[in-house]
Amino acid sequence: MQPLESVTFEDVAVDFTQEEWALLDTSQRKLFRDVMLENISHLVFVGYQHCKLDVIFQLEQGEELWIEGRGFFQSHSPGRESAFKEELLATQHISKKDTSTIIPMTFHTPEDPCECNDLGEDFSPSSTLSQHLLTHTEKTPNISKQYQKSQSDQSYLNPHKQIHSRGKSCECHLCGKAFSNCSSLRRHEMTHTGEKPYECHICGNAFIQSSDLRKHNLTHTGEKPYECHLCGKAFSQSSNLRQHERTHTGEQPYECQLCGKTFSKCSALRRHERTHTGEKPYECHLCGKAFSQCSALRRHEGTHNGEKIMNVFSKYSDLR
DNA sequence: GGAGTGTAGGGAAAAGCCCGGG
DNA sequence: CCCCGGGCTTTTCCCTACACTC
Repeated sequence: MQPLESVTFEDVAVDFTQEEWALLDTSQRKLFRDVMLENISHLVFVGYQHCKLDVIFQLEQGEELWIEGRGFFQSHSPGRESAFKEELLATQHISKKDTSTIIPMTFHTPEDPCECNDLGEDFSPSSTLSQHLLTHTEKTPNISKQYQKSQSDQSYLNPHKQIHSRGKSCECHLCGKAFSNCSSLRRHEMTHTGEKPYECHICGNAFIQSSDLRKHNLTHTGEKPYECHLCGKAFSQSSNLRQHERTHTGEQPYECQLCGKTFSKCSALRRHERTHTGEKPYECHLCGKAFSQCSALRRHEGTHNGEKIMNVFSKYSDLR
């Protein structure tokens, strides 16, 4: 297997000039902060030990990031000059370390700025996402004096983990997630161990829960027990029916944080978000042109097929 | 006008995971 | 404590329609 490409912080960082910063409106500045927090969370995740929690703290507090005479990166650790940037750049090549000891986490995205998937809870700008990150990394970061001062007690070490455990007695020793009973914990632990005791005798697919296997079996039998009372359409899973029902009700619970456009399903929102990010993950292997949607690529590839057919025709006519 | 492309609506299938009740 | 059903969330793939540009 090929080693992963090294990534530098500069690859993902944007350093605005004062003029550029002034041109940004509130939402754009907020997006910038979110993206910076996202990037820093990635650094923490890959094991970067010198995570500047004071920087994170400042980002979370929404403090002014630009100071006259200095760029953004130089500005937010007064007295430490450009220590932040230097230290981040010092990492230069942040190759993916051995992450076997690092607990997998769901990254916080700009669209879902500061949400903990475990509880679905939001971290307000004034809360401590930085603390929350620690609960996932289990690492002891190089905490700045400034930050330590603001966290004079030791509660910063794992406050969010305590929240997870509140009122719950069984805690996963791998990810810290807590459950109200230990059988739930045991089942959850299978997601870490890969243990899947329920196997489909038809296709060999295995599942953690018997109910998942039953659900899967419906794909073999073709049974669709969930029927839309409005149009009669049937579905194998209730959630798929619910998804379908939104086409009748017009419900659009997924909102783009950047433009406010709403969507009936999560995947449509994700797809839409690529129009903001410019992400084009689908690339034509013939001409290299990239597309934001798989179907757009397919359609495009059809134009190459047309070219091929034309080439065949022209060759044929040459032979005559 | 037609080809190509960007974008979005929606269907279908499937899997992962958690919760609560029996 | 375990089993089970139900529910929520997410992902992937697909087809299609409409608007726009060249």
